[in-house]
Amino acid sequence: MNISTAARTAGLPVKTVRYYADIGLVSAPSRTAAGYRTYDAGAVRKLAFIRRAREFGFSIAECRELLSLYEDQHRSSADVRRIAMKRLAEIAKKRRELRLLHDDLAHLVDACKGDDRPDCPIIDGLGNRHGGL
Amino acid sequence: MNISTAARTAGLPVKTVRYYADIGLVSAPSRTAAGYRTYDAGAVRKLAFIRRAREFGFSIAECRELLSLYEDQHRSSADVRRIAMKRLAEIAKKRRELRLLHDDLAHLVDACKGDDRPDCPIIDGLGNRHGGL
DNA sequence: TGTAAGGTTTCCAGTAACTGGAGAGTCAAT
DNA sequence: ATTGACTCTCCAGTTACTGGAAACCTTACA
Repeated sequence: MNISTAARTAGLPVKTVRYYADIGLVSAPSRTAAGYRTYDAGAVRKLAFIRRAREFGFSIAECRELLSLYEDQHRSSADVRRIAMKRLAEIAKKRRELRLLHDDLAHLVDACKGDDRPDCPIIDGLGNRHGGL
Repeated sequence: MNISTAARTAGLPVKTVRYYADIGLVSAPSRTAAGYRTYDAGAVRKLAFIRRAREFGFSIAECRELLSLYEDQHRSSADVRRIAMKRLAEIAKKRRELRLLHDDLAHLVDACKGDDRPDCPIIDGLGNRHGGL
């Protein structure tokens, strides 16, 4: 499997697939005689794992940590659970924030009629709401 | 008002406040005789506006755009609305994704009992679920 | 008045996680 | 044979900061 097929299958840009091997997040793939990288299902599976973990909010460093657990059968699943739990709390927090932002922006857009008034409430809202200032 | 007070009031790190002036996102603040930056309520308000816009998912470039609208009374509020609407759709999308990730990770954490089994379902879940592969 | 703590300055370097582009080689099909 | 798509390496740039060093300023306290 060539890099573009592997990348597409894993749901990642080609550049990113190369990058992950460059930084040693995944092991360097084997090459054809011409020097093309080749990927098997296992490699793609690992890339997809990383993509998903990244989408879950895991940093590359944490992906590395998870992959080491993934590869070292001696590590306990409690380790993984602890890491995931921490992430979970962060995701929940981000969700709450995002909901607030969404509701607020929606409200402001709603109030801003889209006409040519120069005193758009979106701008005032961004500046004033939520007690920053 | 010194930079740390301004930064605290606006809800930004000091470094970031300096940075925003460095890149010309806000105008350079006036200085004391000793060279200390001084901020007034207007400057802080603008910084808070930027912080909030950033939290709303606006990039620095978009903040610049919004600030220009903010400062140029001749621009129509429809412009601002158009920009904000686009952002709103993106936030909604992000929220949906985040909810999926949250539910999924929660489910996996729940299934992973935290004992020492080496076959933690979190890892299989990250690798397998959601049809990436 | 001395001094110690803490705030501020500039500058330069580094971070995360890619992303873009040049220039050259390779493969598949017409 | 040549076109077009794909791949290679390498290096540079991106975004939005963040960290650290070395020096200067301010304030409080003894």
